[in-house]
Amino acid sequence: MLRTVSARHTTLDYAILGLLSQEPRSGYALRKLFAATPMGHFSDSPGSIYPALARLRRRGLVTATVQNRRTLRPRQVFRPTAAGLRTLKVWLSAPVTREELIAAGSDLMLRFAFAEEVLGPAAALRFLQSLESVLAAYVEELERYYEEASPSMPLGGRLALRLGVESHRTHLRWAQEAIRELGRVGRRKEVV
Amino acid sequence: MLRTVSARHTTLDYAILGLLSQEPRSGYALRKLFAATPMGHFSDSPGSIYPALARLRRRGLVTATVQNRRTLRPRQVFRPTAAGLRTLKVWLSAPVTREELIAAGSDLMLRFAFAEEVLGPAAALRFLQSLESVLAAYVEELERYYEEASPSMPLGGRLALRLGVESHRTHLRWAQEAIRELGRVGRRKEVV
DNA sequence: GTATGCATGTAATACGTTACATGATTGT
DNA sequence: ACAATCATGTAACGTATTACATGCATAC
Repeated sequence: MLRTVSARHTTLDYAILGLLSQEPRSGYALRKLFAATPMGHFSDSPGSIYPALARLRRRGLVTATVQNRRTLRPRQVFRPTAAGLRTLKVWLSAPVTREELIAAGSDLMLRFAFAEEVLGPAAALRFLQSLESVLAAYVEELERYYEEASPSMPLGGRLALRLGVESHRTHLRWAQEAIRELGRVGRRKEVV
Repeated sequence: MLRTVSARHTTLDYAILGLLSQEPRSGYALRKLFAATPMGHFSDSPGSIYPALARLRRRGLVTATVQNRRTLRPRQVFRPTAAGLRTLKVWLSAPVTREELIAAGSDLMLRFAFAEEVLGPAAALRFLQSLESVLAAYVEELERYYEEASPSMPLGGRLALRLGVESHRTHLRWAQEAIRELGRVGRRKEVV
């Protein structure tokens, strides 16, 4: 029986495979990457990355070569195997489904919607104001990062980052428009 | 000692609390809601909802009143307790943080970025085309839902839904622009 | 000599997913 | 009579989060 390895992998697994396909890296290097770049947000905690690397190795998708044998804590550099690259490519080639699209769901909007309902327009307005200030700061941060990093990025990465900027800008515009709209409702209530 | 109940709750917990604050519902009613409306995507599977209701009850945030006592499978209707409403309001009142903002991270863009790098522009183009078609269909679906449902929605919900529509429209525009850009690169490679 | 960064990991816990399972009620 | 829908749950499994833990190298 041809033991089709159909283990399901997490997004973190694929993110790691992709990064290792660029160049071999250590677990620590991956942590730094997740901490420093606006990559879809993966936790940079050791409790997620080292177990992920361990299971990728178990599944034969990456190999580790040890450096600094002498010391007690050797540095391990990981690289994808042929099977690992194949797995990555299968994932990358699969067509987009509706489910995936929706999975990028918004936590914050849930809060906003209920805030207006449960706490009223004033609280919803406060929510939007804190959202707007965080968004404005983050958009600026992303734009700075884009200016600085995009020239040295591959086309795909650059485009993906641009969507990140665009999305947050849309979100920001929406927040400002929503603030105006809530303001109108508030005034109307005052007047009536 | 005043036992501050600082148990952390999941987004699903808060979603359920919010929905129960609108009106008392059964677990099954919640499942139907998650299945039918474009709510940030929560699983409609019993394996997530019933355990969530059970722990909310354990924590004293909801109570259950049983209907149809006679039958073997009674119907339980849940409603938030005073503590539950308080918990919900604390969550709704908290200011937005940078971390939350980023948590709405994009899975698909990771795939796209690596696809271009690992598989090349042709595969990235195929990815974008499948993305575009799914996006276009979903945007239309959302717009239909908006037209139909928004008149009977509270302002907060309506605004949140509008952001959903706007975001996906931005995403769609980006995909179309990215397709054009990848096309230019492809042609340039052919020519040179 | 002390703090910070490099570098690796484990343990406890809880949550979500998938699959399994039961049985009542309603419609055809 | 049969199918679909109502309605509720459990069990196995894997994974993420948090906190804990070790120890070297370098800079101040």
